[in-house]
Amino acid sequence: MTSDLRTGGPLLSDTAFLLARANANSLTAAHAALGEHGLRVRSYTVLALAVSEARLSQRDIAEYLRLDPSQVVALVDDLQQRELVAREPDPNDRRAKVVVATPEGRRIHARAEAAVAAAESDILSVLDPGEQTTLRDLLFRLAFPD
Amino acid sequence: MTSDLRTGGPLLSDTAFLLARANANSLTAAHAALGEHGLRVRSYTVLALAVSEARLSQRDIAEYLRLDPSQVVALVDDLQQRELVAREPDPNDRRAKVVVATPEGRRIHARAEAAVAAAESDILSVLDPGEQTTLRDLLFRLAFPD
DNA sequence: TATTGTTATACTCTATAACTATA
DNA sequence: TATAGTTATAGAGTATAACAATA
Repeated sequence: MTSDLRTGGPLLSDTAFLLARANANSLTAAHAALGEHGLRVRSYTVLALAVSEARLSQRDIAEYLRLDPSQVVALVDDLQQRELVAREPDPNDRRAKVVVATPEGRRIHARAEAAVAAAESDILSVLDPGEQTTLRDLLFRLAFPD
Repeated sequence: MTSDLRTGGPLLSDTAFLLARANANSLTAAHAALGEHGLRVRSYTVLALAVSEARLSQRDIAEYLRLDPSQVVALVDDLQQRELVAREPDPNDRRAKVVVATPEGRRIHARAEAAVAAAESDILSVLDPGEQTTLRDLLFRLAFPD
């Protein structure tokens, strides 16, 4: 770049722009870390919810990940074909299907989680530990503003 | 959702996930604000750079916005057809094209910028002014880690 | 009537490779 | 040899509407 735009350049006072660019950096690192585990960010997050004890329906997953329910169908289809998750009937609502991880899904997730954590740690290393905690708190409030 | 996942739910300690979700909220608000101005987030940011005094080439814009140069071609094509920006030759490098806003481009940008600022202010209203400043500082360092 | 999962469709975004003209 | 812009293409992500089964 001709001049150094990092001091006073356009859009730099725009939090939304900084958020988008920081997220792009984060996504690139996460995809690189997940590639060798056969996952993408989307499928990794769905798998992570399936591993949790929350027993979420596809609708819950869609809301939590801010995805359209029809996208969750495709993501779960893929993970189910690879036998990493299963659809279980919800005894309280016969319309709903609870997405749970298989033992193999848990194994893949454990390895992928470690890789993602390492990549995230690397990305966040430009901040000291206290700043990392502050950032997580502030982002949580923007992520779940209700 | 069945239980309240906001306390101790899966992925909540994952800064990358919170960053992605906060960014999704921000993008939705920005798109809603830009719609009536005939812009999307991508075209708005390119227009904002064209309005600035930096006289950036398409390559500069690609780097700044973390886009592939071929995407910038399409974005500038669109803005140029609508006569909001023009491609000017760079006297120092005959390969490069500087992207500059037209007077109409500046007018559209000014209105769009106000709408985006209002939407951003709304999104950030869950944080107090000092927290907003802190967040911007931390995100800047993640956005431009060099 | 409203909601869950599903299918289908169209559109936007992303990633890659190749080409040309200039450096 | 390398870089700026361009074209082409395929794949991933997003948004919307409609439908059957169930609440």
